[in-house]
Amino acid sequence: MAQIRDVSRRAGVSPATVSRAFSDPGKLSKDTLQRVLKAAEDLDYKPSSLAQVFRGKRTNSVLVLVPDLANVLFARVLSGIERIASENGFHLLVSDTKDDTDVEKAGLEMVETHRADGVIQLGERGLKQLHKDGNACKIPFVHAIETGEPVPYPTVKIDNFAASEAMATYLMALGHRRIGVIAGLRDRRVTNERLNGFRKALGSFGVAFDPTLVEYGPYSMAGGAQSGLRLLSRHRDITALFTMSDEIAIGAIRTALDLGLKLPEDLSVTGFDNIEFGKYCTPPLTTVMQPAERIGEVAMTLMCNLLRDEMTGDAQQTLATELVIRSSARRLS
Amino acid sequence: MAQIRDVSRRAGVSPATVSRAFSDPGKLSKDTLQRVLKAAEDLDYKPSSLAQVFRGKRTNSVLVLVPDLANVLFARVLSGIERIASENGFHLLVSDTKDDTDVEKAGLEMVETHRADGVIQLGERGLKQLHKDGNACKIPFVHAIETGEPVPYPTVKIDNFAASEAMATYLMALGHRRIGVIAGLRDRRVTNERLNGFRKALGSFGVAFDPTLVEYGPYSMAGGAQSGLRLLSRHRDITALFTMSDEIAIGAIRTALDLGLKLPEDLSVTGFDNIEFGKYCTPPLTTVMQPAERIGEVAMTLMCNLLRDEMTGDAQQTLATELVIRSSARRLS
DNA sequence: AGATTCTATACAATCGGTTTCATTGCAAGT
DNA sequence: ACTTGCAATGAAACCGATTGTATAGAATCT
Repeated sequence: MAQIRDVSRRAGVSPATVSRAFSDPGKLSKDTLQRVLKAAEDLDYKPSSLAQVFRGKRTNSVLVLVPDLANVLFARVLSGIERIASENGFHLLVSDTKDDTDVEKAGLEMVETHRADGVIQLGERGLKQLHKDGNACKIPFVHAIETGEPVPYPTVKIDNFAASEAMATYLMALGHRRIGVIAGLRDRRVTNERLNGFRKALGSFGVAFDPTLVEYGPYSMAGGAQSGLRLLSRHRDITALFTMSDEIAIGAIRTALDLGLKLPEDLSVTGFDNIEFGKYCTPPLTTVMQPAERIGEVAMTLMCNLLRDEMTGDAQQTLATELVIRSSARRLS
Repeated sequence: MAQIRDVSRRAGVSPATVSRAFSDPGKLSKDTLQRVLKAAEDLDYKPSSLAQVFRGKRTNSVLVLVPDLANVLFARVLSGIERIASENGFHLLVSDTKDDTDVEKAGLEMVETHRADGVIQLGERGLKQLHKDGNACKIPFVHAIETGEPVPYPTVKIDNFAASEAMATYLMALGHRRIGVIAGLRDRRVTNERLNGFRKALGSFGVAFDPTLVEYGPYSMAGGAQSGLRLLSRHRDITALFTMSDEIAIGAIRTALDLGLKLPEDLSVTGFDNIEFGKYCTPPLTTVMQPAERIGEVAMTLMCNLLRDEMTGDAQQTLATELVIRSSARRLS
């Protein structure tokens, strides 16, 4: 690939002039500009972005730490991030962390070693441990889909408590009182927040919370199927299942059907996230809409502001959720 | 962040020695090595990866061109790519092309401008147009999930023709003769290959191909639902639906159910890809397993070889598919 | 005309490492 | 004692662009 020197020689000017021909053409005389552009064209010259970045100390890339790339929800968030990134001329580096602290630390080092300008982390895990170092704070960092612990960096999230409360209230309003809960992983904040929202709704209706009606497990279809089986075989009187993700719900529905239950007649099931498949389920899934793409867009927008030193708007963004009523939950008859 | 000069000063050595302390410690005396390492530790020095890359002209990053990041299949392929990349110390740049040629070209320029060492493209579209330039050939390029046109770069794919033939044969063996086809986009090679496989199977059973039984549409649930509606309302005698993706199948199933059909009693449906949701569908989806993660792994492995100039093994890889028999297709009664 | 300003361009430093080549010092060989 | 060889280290070039400063020539002013 031709370099700036080749072009400058061919045009009979200095490398500086060639550089300016691209970065600040107004500074050059018409004649010189012509010659330089012609020479660059002839040699198919493209400035080495790497050299530019090295000189300027701005990589124009942002690293995204994703706990699981194959996860539908994260994929959608990533898609939102990508849109805003490309609109603003940023490249995206992507790393699948598998919730591994070492990988996350390596990610932060990418900024320290000038491979990326900032880091967007998706999911539960924040910078807790790394934060104590103090210097980690200096890294432009945005956290998306996190769960509301007060932190000193911008975050984008939904109000899990309120959304869960709304969904549980809906279920109660339909007359359900024995509601099984298929929760996510036990140690996750998001799980606790959603559980607390659920309990709040229960309380509002004067119903006591029964811990034996809660089953914890992974946020996956397989997890939902297993937890569902345990819960349904333990409690025959359950009339509704409040689950903490659409995938869990879909797994639980499979189990319920396999157990010979009729849905939604015998059992109401609700999800969380509103992934596309929920709409095509049988029965179509009543769930909480989580604006995944939008979360990604907002996260990347915050990152742009951060990198431009224009941290204007509110840095702790809570996006609105919405109840999506379909037919997997119905009035208790 | 401390630089190499700071460390060298503190350790009382030259920058060259500090550099060697990291890249080739054996070359240094025990004493010096100790001092340098101590100084680096004290200053929390980390070599600027950017400067290293600039000097060495190897970015250790690979760009992945994904037509749609939110697509389940691509997300899984990406996940496989990521695993191999991180195992081999490569960073991943990701770009959502939306099948836009300009974005694809910009991707190739990333290599020419030294931001990436190579490009992995996912999906149908190859380098056709860019190839004529000739110079594009010099870019380390791997194409995954493509469709078998002879090309001068490594590819990873499945045998769409054979897989479709196998699935169609299975359907015929179950006694189905009036089989509706919900195809993907009309202009895609993958669509034609799968259709040809289907026709081959038909021919083997001496059944004539009826073009009116084919409906084209996007590879999505919405597309499947729409095409399904058109097909089922046009032809009441269809006993099975051969669809070209699981998403299409899931959409079509929704439509069939909404039409009041009983599945699989009244209608058999088959998918393609074996996405996880198929297992939890109602009825669980009979489909063709496409090894998405594996495709990604192989693609990235090929890229590694390419970048190491060890293009040993076969560059045109065709991975095995498998019929996944569940219950959405059954014997015609 | 001579002084002053402005314009267009060149020169050279710079970004932060790596690497080649040269140099020094010490041990082994003759 | 004098070379020879090797190990350890430093000096400086280099990667390919950008940019601050200097300068020559043209234009403007007095």
